[in-house]
Amino acid sequence: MTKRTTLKSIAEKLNVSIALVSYVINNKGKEMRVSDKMVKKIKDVAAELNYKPNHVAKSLRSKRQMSIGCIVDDISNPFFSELARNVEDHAHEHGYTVVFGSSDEDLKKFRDLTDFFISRQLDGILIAPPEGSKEDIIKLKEYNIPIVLLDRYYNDVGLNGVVVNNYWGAKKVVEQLLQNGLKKVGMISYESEMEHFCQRERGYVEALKEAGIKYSDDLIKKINYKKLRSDVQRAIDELVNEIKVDAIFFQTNSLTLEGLKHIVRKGYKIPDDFEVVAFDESEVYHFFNHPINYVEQPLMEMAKKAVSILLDEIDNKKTDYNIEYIDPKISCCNIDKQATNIKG
Amino acid sequence: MTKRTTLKSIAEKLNVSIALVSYVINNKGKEMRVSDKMVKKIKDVAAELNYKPNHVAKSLRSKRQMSIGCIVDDISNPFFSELARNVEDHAHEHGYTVVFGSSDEDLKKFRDLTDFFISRQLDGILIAPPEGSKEDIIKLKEYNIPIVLLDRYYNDVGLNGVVVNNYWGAKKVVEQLLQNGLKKVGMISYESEMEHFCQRERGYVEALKEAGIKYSDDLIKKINYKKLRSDVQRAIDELVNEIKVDAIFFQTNSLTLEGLKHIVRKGYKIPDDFEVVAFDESEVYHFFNHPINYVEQPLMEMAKKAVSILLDEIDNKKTDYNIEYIDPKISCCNIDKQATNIKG
DNA sequence: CTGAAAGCGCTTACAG
DNA sequence: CTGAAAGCGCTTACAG
Repeated sequence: MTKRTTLKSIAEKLNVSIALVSYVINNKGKEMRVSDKMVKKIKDVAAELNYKPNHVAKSLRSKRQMSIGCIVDDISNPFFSELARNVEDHAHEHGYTVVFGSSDEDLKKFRDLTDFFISRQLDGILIAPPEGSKEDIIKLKEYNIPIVLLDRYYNDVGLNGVVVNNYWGAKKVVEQLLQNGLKKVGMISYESEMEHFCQRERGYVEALKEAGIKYSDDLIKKINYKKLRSDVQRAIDELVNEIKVDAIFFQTNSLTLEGLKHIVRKGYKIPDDFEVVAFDESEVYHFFNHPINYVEQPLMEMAKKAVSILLDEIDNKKTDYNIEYIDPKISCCNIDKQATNIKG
Repeated sequence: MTKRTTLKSIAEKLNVSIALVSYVINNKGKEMRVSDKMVKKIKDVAAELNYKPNHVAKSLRSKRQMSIGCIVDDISNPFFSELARNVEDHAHEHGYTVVFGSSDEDLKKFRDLTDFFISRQLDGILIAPPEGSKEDIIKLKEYNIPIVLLDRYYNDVGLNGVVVNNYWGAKKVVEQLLQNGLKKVGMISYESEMEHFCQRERGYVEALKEAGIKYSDDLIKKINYKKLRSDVQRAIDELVNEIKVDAIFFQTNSLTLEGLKHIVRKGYKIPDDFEVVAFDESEVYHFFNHPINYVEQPLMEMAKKAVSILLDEIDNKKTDYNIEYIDPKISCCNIDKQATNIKG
């Protein structure tokens, strides 16, 4: 195990001070008026010895990690892995790396992750807060670590947030159904208090209301995510056979996926038996002959905005707090065309 | 901006030395024979001040980060995001965090990531090496950082690796086709020199050979991944209409996805027009009435093994190098059943 | 039972 | 143009 090259080893080899080497390596040679030959000598030796700065020492000194944390629900869910990818790209553009963690909607895991991020002195954290984490988030603020909430948010916590306008998206996609003459629209959604999910229900209810359609509670079927498969199957069967809906609005990508599987399995015909719309996109829409309308979340825009707000907080450029609402797109996808954007 | 609690602030508050606080916080109170009252006093103040250790300082001193890096092709590809999730889980079990990076098969990005990981003094790196990175990987070894290759590997680089037995998986899944009486099997694969991809071609060719079926080069259609869509469309049309194959074997999940889209779009019927088998799984298989056989990569096992080998290297418990081949499963999936395992 | 001191690798005022 | 020195927050032999 040979030791890694340090500033000291370069300095010793050249019989100069560590400080001098530090200046040159950090390209402060000019302003410190280091002689050109010295600059060259030091750079040559650094290259020859394959010097890589020890970032740990650097950040202990500078208090800057150039790293941010990002807590998502589950990195293997396509929504979050796409989001993560965009976060990664934008952070890298600014010289920051991202450490990801999956909370699995588990408060214990969530706390472990935040503790971990605090310990590592990360410069800031992007958080998609799990259900019931409001108190934790408020406590986190005591550490004065910059935080931006992403995808989900809590009101009155005094934090910046970047979220999709869930209400607007849900309302629009349901309105389209109604404009096409459908009357009885059911919804399948998670049993969850999470604000971004509730907004989707509100958008749906409001669309019905504005169209003068009677809404009743049995139109929304609640799914327990631990019984995802069986609950979704029952919900669809009830909506179709008992309530006799014209259309079903799925609240999330996981509900839609499970729902579409059941629809194909049972031989329900879209759109003959009923129409389907969904929040979020999925590759599987491409396998239906009938186009499926869905609410497309602008992941790149969300990631970009969240990262840049976080970096502004880190640089103390942003001191006020607010929620950025991003309007989703209503898109349409089927096998014949690439997903096409109907309304921006 | 209030300062965060440090050992020093606790020590000052109690008028004791920093060393003493350090011992207590690290639960070395017993072996250092610190008095019980002192332990309690220190722990109380630490809790009251909400002390979180500064991991950066700790690791500068201890040379241990308790973090590993993981370079994948693209974290938003389902194969890698699932793999990443499993890596994350197993690393966390052992108290390690994981920093992910996507190389996009781009050598420049790959080098940036490795430089980055070296700088951060990560304890080890899990790498799915991109095409053409062999020299880079060899150079990496100079830094004496533990490395385990994952999913893909290079021979003769003197590194541990965990890979699926691609040859075996491809051979088996094609053999099943042949056993079912199909004779003319085409393959769609990437133009790539990557060993794990080549193995899949070899397995396919070998299966044909052993069954006494004549193989000719025009049975394998090569896809340029920058022209994924159009190349795949043309390849399928040629195999079906000109070569008149009975079946198509897709080499990767992305090829399969694109291929299945084209199949549905063009109205080809599976299995009437031809049969389809694939390497890797996908949610979309659930949307076909006819069951699709595929090679299932045991991601959890791969991740677990790779992480534990890496941790052994980090602890100097492992000093010899070899490649672990993991046999994939041949599975079958369609709408009616959950994926079922046909052969283990 | 507790403390003083060195050192991890780096940066940065300050001095000359 | 270059160097000596302090300090980031922590750990750990060593001394008493």
